[in-house]
Amino acid sequence: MSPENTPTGNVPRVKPASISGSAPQSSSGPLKGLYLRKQDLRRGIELMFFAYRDFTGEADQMLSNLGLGRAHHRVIYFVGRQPGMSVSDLLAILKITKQSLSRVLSHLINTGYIQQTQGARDKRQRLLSLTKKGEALEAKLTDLQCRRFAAAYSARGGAAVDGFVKVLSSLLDDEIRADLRQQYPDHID
Amino acid sequence: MSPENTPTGNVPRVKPASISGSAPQSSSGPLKGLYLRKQDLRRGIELMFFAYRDFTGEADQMLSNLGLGRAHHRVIYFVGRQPGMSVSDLLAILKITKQSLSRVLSHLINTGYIQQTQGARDKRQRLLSLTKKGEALEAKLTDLQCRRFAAAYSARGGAAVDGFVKVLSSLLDDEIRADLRQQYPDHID
DNA sequence: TATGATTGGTCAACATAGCTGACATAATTG
DNA sequence: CAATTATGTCAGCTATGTTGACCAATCATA
Repeated sequence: MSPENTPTGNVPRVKPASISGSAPQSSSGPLKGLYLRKQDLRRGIELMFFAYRDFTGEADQMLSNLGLGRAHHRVIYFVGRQPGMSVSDLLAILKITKQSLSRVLSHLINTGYIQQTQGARDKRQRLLSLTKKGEALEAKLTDLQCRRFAAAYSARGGAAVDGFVKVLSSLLDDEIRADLRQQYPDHID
Repeated sequence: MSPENTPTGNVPRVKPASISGSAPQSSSGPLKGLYLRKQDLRRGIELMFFAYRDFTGEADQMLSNLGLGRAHHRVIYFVGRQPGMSVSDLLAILKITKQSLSRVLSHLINTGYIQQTQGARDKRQRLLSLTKKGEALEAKLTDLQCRRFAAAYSARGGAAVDGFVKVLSSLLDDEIRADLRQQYPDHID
């Protein structure tokens, strides 16, 4: 437990501005760039790791009781968000191979969580949607995760949520950010 | 919490379309709780998924060129953060089984990224640290991720970073939050 | 000092969820 | 008709997690 981290650490490193100092950079502090110290960036890295793990943990547990995994969850989530999407739409979102998706998707179809209908305009397409059973599961899983977000959001307030959304969206690859901006026209950016 | 989208209902469904409440909830808007609409919570869920994937993507690529994976990265990262840590310290952070860790850790030791020394106080312990080679890799990987964070942080500013950290830390399980608060005494909370 | 707990490791087997490559079928498009 | 697209399938490989069983060294203590 011996902190190798001195408060200022090994000098600025990423940005040569704003050396040392541990003055609190609360909202809109005058010292711009203080949050770019190496230790602040590392904290971001670690927060992402731990928060992602905890954020998925409860749902993972519920899924494993049903013999499903996180990959199934993603499919159920995104099909639930956009019923009638095609397989290639889903592939574009998930960015996995069709073989990987196939395994998971077939299982969800065989176990009655997802149904497919032939595309009207393009008969090759198989349009995906949740069954009743699928909708029920999606609701349970999404509620679990929404509850966690609702707790965090209301604990921290609108200004913090705004910063959270802004920073996360700036962490995205450009292409993904464009897609999301389309999904949530409010103003993600 | 209602299972279905209240604001837009599920009629349009494919695109949230923002029928009603699309008033921008910029920093500290007067309408508290507007950021708790179902669609805002879902946006949080999706941002976590996409941002985590993009955030790890570049490092994953670099690692795979070296025949390493994300699990190796985690070990290198945390040993680099806290040199001299024991195996059980690492297990507590990663929350995987010792068998899983063993596979990855032995590989890193055999390939010269990590070294171990016998504990002085407790000779059973094997205290882990990075070799020169390991330090070099850790620096490259952490720099990659820090650069992404630095870009996002400076694009959005200190107030946004503050909100980001606050919300992420509220997403954590309580036990993890306590651990992190200890690591970063500044004020994670 | 003997006993039990802790630290750490090993072997074996299994599951999930990615990947590549090759090939097939049906429908659309030029 | 030919090329492309949307989708699926078979086969096999890899990374990373899991259990369970068992072993050895060391430490703490009754």
